[in-house]
Amino acid sequence: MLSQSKHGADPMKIATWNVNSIKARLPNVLAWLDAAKPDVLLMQEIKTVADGFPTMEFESRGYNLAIHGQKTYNGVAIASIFRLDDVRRGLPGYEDPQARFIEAWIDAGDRGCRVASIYLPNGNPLGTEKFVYKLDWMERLIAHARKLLKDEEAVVLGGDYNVIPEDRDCHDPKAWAGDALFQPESRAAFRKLLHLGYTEAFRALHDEPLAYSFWNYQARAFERDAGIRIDHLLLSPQAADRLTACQIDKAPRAEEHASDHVPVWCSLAAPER
DNA sequence: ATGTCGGCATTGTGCCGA
Repeated sequence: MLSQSKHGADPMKIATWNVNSIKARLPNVLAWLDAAKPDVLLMQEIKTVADGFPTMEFESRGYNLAIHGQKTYNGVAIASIFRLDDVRRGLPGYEDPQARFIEAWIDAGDRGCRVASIYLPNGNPLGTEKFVYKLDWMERLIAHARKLLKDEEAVVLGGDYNVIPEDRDCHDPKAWAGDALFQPESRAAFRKLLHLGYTEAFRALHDEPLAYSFWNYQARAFERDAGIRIDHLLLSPQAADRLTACQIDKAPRAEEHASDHVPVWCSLAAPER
């Protein structure tokens, strides 16, 4: 009898991707799912209510779905090979008219974990209610993330944070100086989230600059590699201890009809026992 | 300042959001 501890279970692969409309992006998303085979895909900006989500295409590939949809704008979803349990839509205690947060337990035995798909407000332009909403939303997320740590579970908070954490995550800091994604307040709130005890998966394993997850559709940004890194996977200590890999998959951005964001994924090994 | 997308209300095009 082969023991689990000797050969081990495959690591759990968890990805996040702002797809910028699941209906418009369906062929791209399905092609990436078939090639990359993530166990879990956290999606943002699905831009549809649940009724409009192409459920069959995911289910035929073995994925279970949890959707927090909205017409026209926003909308988040979780696709998982494993059963989804304890699904929560919206940040607890926050009457948010915009669908930007969904959370679930991934029922994968000893590799189980809690995941959230997060679409943090953009916040532009500065000096408007939109930036106030962004910072307020971040405080609400911080409060919830703090509570999640109390359960001492493996937690993966993945999504489009709309925050450029550091200068090295930006092709041209000067060009983004007046943008909500690059403001000191936005970056301080992101650090506050980390300081609770979360580990940003990509920077835990990679030091290199020029690692971007978003390139504007305009001005040939991708061809010039004029990008920013705003899609992140934040891990609780129990998840961070299991982190074995994290990559930004740049290839989908070069495809026809691409999203302006690319998938970012991490692998979590089974916990030691 | 602008570029380019996607969705929508709407049938040709302009607006919003990013």
